[in-house]
Parts: sequence; C-alpha cells; structure tokens
Amino acid sequence: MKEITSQQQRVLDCIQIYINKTGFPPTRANICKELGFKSPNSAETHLRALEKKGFISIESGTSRGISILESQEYSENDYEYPVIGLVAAGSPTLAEENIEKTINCPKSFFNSNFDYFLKVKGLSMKNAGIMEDDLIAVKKTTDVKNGDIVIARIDDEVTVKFFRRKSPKIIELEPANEEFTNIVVNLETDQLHIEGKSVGLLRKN
Amino acid sequence: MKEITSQQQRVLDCIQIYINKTGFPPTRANICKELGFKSPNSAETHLRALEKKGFISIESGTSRGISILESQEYSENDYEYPVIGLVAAGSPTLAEENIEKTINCPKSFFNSNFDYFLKVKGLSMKNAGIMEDDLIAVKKTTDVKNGDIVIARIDDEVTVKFFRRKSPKIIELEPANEEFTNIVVNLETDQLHIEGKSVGLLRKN
DNA sequence: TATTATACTGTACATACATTCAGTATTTTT
DNA sequence: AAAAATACTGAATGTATGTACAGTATAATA
Repeated sequence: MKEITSQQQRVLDCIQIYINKTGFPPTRANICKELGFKSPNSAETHLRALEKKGFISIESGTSRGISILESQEYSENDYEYPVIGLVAAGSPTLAEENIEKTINCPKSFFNSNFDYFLKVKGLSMKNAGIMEDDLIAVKKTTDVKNGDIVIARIDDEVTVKFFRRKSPKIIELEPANEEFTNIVVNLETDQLHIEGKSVGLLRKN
Repeated sequence: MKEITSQQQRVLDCIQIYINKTGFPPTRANICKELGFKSPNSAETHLRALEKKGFISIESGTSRGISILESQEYSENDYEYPVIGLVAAGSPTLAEENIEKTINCPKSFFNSNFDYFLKVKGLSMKNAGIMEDDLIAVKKTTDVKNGDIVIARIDDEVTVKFFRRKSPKIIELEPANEEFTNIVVNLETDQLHIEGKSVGLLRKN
C-alpha cells in the first residue's frame, strides 16, 4: 500500500460516503459532481491511481464496479457506542468531554438495546463479576426492578449497585463486596436519580 | 413488511451474496445468471416485488441501484463467532455439534484477535469476575504467560484457570475462588493441553 | 368467477456509464 | 534535465444496463 495523496483521499472518502449513503458505489460522473470536477476523466485517473495503490479494485467494463479494499466501512447495523468514564461526581452525560472513546459493535449485541458503555471504577460489585475497568453496557431507563444492576446518582455521586426496594419510600443500593455497605436511600429526604441499568458487560484483557 | 416468497428470498439472498462478494449490487442480468433465469425481466419483476414489500430500494434509471433495507448484512470487518459450551469433558472443538449459537461482532472487538466464545460453567473464576454463563473470548494459542487466564485441558477435562509456571516441569492452574484448590500439573507425568487463552469477556444480562 | 399476485421467456431500445484519445499544467522522482 | 506522476478539461464512443412491451401459465385472493 503506497502513500495516498490528499486529493486521492478525497476521492476515496467520496466513494465510501456514497456507498454508505446509497448502498452502491458511485459512477465517474457521480464523483465529479460530488467533488466539483468537470470531466469524468478526472475521476477516472484518480480511480486508476487508487487501484494501482491498492485502495480499491475496479471491475472493468462494469458500471459502478468499484469496491473499497481493506475497508473500515461499518455495517448499517453497527453503531459507535461511546465509552464514558465513571466519575464519582456528576451525572454520566454523553457530553463530548466525558467520552473516552467509542466502540463499534452491533446494535443487537446484548439482549436489550443500550445507549453507552460505562467504564467501572473500584471493586464494589466484584462479587457480581464486575471488575475495575470493565465496560458496562448501560440502557438509559428509570424502569428498574429489584435485583437489577443500576447506575444510580445521589446528588452528584454516581455508583453502580444492585437495586433493592425495601418499602415504597426506602431503596437500598447494595454492593457486591463484603467490604462495602448498603446505601440506604430515603426518597423523602434524599434525591435519587436512576440513570439506567446494566444490560451487559464487556471486558478487554 | 409483507411476507416474502421463497423465490423472492432466493433473489434477496442472491443480491446480498453478490454484494458481499463484489462490493456492489448485481444487475438484472447478473441475477439471471446466478439463479438461472433466461430473461432479465424475471429479475426485474422480482425486484419490483421486493421493493414493494420493503426489502430493497431501487434507484430508478441507475445501474446497480439496488440497496438492501433493514439489512442483516454484516460488514467486512464483522464475523460470526461461534459460542461453545464448556463441557467438562472433551476438547472444546469448533465442530458443529459443539456450537450453541454464533455472535456477530467486529473482528477487532477485543484488544487481540480471538477464535471463539466459550460459555463458562461454574464459579471457579468468580474472583476474576468470570461468572456462570459469561462468554470468554478465546484466542487459540499455546503461547501463554504467567497470570494469563487459560483454557486448559488435562486428558478430557477442560477448565478455565490462571496459568502459573512454578518450575520448568510444574505448572499450577489456579482458580479465582477460595472454595477451589490449585491443580498441580507435572508435565512429566500428566498431559496438559493449552487450548487457548482469554482475551476478553462478554456478559449478557 | 374475475382479479390480482407470482413466476417466468423473449425482444427491443434509450440511456447510463466506462473508457479511450487529445490536450494543458504543475510537481515529484530519477 | 528528462521522465513519470499528479491533476485536471473536453469530446467521443461502444456497450452495459434499466426498463417497457408482448406473451404464457399457475396459484392465491376477493
């Protein structure tokens, strides 16, 4: 794979974008229109160069016979899920400054849809198999049941715990680690926000 | 989305396969050749039916202007990874009878490439955050280091444990659970097979 | 029973497209 | 200093391709 020029990169991007948008590759004329060229031969020569350098293949005599090689194209069903660091203070928002990186995975990867990955700090849930730096797949919802692993926020403090409703007004957030104690929340005096619940876990080691 | 007929399904599959193979959709003539039709209009009418039922869209006047909607198409970078049940006896082979199901995920999902998912039985590694029914991403290799979580086989018994080399001839397989004891393997008297090592973990809850 | 959908063959044609040839100009490599 | 690569315009051409029209036949639906 030789070096690509900036103009050739523009053409390659144009092809990828066109495929993503339409489902099929562009013609020479399509590329010209997208990039402002006035002759189909402009596209043609760029395509030849890209083919020679191994970025694409061209099926000769075939309309739209371009395919991108070594492709980073992602499927329609995949999605770039943000990974959010579990900061002790503050709501885990999807604001850009909280996104550590993104992970590409199929939308139907876990049994339930989810909205983001939360990177775990600490070992308060270790007996539930949730270890430091594990990524919890979080579905944003307030609809949680007893025994669910929830992402809860009290004032500015965010934690991951089991959800246990003890009475209509008392909720306990239970860790899975003998070294931690239950957090008892009285809904009449304390503000409890359920940010979401865990629908899966991902660990890279 | 109305019901699809078996013949229309054949055409839809043909389109998907063609795209997977070439990178661009087929022409009417291509479909005819693949499926043995003798008139391009055979393909045409099927395409119209598929479009009417919402399976594909057709860009009129555009060569190869077919795109598959609500697509189950998987990207080039995705792969269907087999999920293998950890049966206490026998090597975890990729033979079809051992594959419980498959999971579609990007090839570069974990930090290292891997070959299959292993479904965990028992809690011998619970302190390492590996719980019953978790899926371990296994890379087939015999190149393991101290502290790696390995899939080891002694005779017909397969287990997941930490790998600890105690001396050139003694290897200990260490569980992560107080209720289990180390397995001491003397390479001179016992047959130890390292099937692979864990490069990640996936949990669906 | 009439109508619509399915499932084809076969012919024909306008146009969408790839592709070649002829130029011009700048930059990079040999 | 010559050759090759890059980066275009512009015109021309053969063919690849979508698509309409004319039939035939069977199964499903109203």
